[in-house]
Amino acid sequence: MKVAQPLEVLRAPTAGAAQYIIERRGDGFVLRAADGAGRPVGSEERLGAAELAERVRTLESAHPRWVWDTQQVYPALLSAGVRVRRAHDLRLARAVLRRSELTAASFTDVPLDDWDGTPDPAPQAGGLFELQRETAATAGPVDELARQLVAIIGCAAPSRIRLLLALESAGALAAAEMAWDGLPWSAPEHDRILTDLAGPRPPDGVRPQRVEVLVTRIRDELHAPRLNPDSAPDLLRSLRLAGVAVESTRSSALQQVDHPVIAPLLQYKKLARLLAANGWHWLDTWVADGRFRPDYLVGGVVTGRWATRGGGALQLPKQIRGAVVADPGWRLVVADAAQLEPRVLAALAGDHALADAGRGRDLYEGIVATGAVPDRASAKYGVLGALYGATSGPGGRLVPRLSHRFPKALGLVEQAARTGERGGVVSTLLGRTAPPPQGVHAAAFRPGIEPSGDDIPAQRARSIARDRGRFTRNFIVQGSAAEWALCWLADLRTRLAAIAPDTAEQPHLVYFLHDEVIVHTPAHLAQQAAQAVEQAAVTAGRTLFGHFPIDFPLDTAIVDRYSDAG
DNA sequence: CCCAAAGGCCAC
DNA sequence: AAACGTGGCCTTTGGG
Repeated sequence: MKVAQPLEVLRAPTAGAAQYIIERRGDGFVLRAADGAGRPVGSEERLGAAELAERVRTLESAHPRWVWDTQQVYPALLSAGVRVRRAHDLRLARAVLRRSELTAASFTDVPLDDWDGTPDPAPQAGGLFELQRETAATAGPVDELARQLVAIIGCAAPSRIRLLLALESAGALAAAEMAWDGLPWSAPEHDRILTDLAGPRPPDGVRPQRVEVLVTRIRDELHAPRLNPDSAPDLLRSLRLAGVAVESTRSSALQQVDHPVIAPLLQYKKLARLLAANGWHWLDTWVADGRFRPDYLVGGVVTGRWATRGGGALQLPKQIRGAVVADPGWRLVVADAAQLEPRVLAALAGDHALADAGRGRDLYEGIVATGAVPDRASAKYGVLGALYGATSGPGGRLVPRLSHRFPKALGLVEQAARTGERGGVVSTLLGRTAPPPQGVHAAAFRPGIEPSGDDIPAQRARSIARDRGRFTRNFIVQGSAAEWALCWLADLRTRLAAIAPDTAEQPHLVYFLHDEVIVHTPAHLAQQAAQAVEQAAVTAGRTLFGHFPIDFPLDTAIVDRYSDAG
């Protein structure tokens, strides 16, 4: 792998110690300087939160690497107004290193301990890890760092793993900062959207007026005066009694049917879902002081994507994105990477034909232009079918035509699928490795699984193998795309910090969603922030794929509210 | 009472 | 419209 220009997160410090290790101990912190090999230099300092913040502020001028569990330490710094450039997150690094096929051997003899624990800063007692923790003595951060550095240096591709860990750690910094800053959220706008759709907010336990009207219409049409439309069994029974032949109460099934109840029922489902998931109660719970503060879990998804806990931050319905409003005098830069996953696949596979199709803006139109498929919709569903492992339906049927035109790209995902079907593991570009088959599923891949006794029946084993193949097929693409996105995020974060350094009002990240970012910026810096977003995307492409000619175009908009983008 | 599964739908 | 990948989270339901 070629690294065209070093990212800030990979640079050496300008002076002083290479890195500092910080550990939370009791109600204070312990800080130690260390050399490049992680060996402590000098003695440890015990510091309170305020002292720590001042020490870090001073030492940060040399751009050292901060070695810590970001969740445990960084919030105390953020609340004191201190931010840092680079980190090595020991907990996130442990998770990657233990799994990666490049480094796993260094950890097979290391029992599960606190460094493997749940990412939750306040884990509930009684869980699986809790039991295992009691038996495993956890090494301190100095020993853990040394072990991690040995594992990295000794592996077959240190630069890939080093980059992955630097990106993961930069993500941890960004996540903590975004949680601290919060996503600008207008409660009055949110309330207006809900009121326009459902009627004014009712007392608890009462349906909003528009919803009540819909429920009454549904009950009348079905002659079911006591029907609870939220109960799938109840609803299915009533539909059938009224002569509506459906297999389930899913909206997609209902849409196939012609009956006067369908229209109000579909409206009800849409509205009830919005109110349950992102209604007034959500607003009360998750929005305070004009900010929504989701709890991001960096690397919370097996593929390396982020997850969130509480608030459903990664599934904000488009209907309520109008409530995301920039502060007065500020703007939002909203950007998403167009067709990120197929572009990443093209570069991963070295498929020049697919890369060429993506030159310019729309990759799907580029595929149409090759003559492989007749229209954009076919290109899109064919490509998604190939990434997800569709075998039938309109998407699946298009795959062979794409295979013919883009043999390298399609061949790579096919190969990943076959590895998975055999029970093997696959890895992303930077070396994040998929977990092996677990539990009963592992048995499906052992030799001699023909049905006998309590073995898994052959048909079931084949089904498990196909599921696994679709997982590994998608893993290499989704996971490598997540690496591109992390690289984009990490580089953007440092670019934004450089736009108006040492001023009170700086452009800053407020949202990250797989292939999309939102920057909240003073209005007069919006153009510069948008430029940083574009430049970071170029850097991400070059960092991950060197000189391979692949474009990662963005759809970028400078807006007052999220819903005005795209 | 708590808890997990099922059905469903939101996002990418 | 697509049944085909990764998740979170809501309500209902039924078990202990």
